[in-house]
Amino acid sequence: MSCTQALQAKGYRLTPQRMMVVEALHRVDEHISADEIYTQVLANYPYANISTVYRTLELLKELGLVTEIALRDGRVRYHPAEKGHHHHLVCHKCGKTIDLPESSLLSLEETLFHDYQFKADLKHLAMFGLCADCQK
Amino acid sequence: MSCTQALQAKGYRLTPQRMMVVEALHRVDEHISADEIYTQVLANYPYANISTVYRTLELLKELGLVTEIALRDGRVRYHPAEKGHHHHLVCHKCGKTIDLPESSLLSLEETLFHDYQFKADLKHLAMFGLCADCQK
DNA sequence: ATTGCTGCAAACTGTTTGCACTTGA
DNA sequence: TCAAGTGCAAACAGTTTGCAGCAAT
Repeated sequence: MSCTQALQAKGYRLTPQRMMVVEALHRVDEHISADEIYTQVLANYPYANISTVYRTLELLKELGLVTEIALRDGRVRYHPAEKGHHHHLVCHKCGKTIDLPESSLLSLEETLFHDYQFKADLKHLAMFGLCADCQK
Repeated sequence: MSCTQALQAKGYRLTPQRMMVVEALHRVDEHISADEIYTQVLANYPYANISTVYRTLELLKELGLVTEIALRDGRVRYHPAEKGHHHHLVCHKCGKTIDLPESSLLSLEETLFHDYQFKADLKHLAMFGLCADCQK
């Protein structure tokens, strides 16, 4: 189900502005800032307003349709939620594993590249620790 | 060598304000925001100014004495640079390894805990990819 | 016809900067 | 002494919010 369909299904109105935000998010498949989305929306609807962009992103975030990450410079960026689960959190007490969207590590990859010019290939990484239940 | 000594050694002036920033950074050993540092400095020097805090953090950052990380909400936080190198970047072409301060993964740990209530134990993690030289 | 959504403007938060004054070395 | 450092105020960037009017259902 597409983002726009998901909005409609949940009873939210499918406005042109929302569609344009969703479209911008999907057009560039890297992570994108609110401002960059705004610029793209402006391109074909000059009356658009950045607060609408923020409100739409907030909504999509609540619905789990987009993910936000903070890059190393502290700027927040957005991208469509991934379906593929490529990483795992493994509880070293009960053995439970939690699947993690690939996007979770984008921010780390960016840091590593910036600080060390190292192009990390973080596909299918496993990280160990304690799951919520076993922390008690 | 302490932070304050390092400042002096490089020819920077050891002002009370700078000492207070350094002290605040070390008092709380978790990561701390510029504003929290400012609050602490204010406590024993009411004339302190937040721009001085930012300027001091900027200086300490340049000298490699503090590290900054962006948390998932986009706010930047600071902490004293670690000496221990607990993670490794391994180039899967030339085999070179780069040591990584433990602090590099603080931001990721915070994200995992926030999103999945998973307390990751990221000590001595190895990540693979391409080093700067091998990317050409 | 409603009520949710948008545009606008203004507020707010975190950070940076220009400038005159102060102070550590 | 005197350049480096500070305090102040103002600018700045990114984000949020109150409100009146508009439009998707």
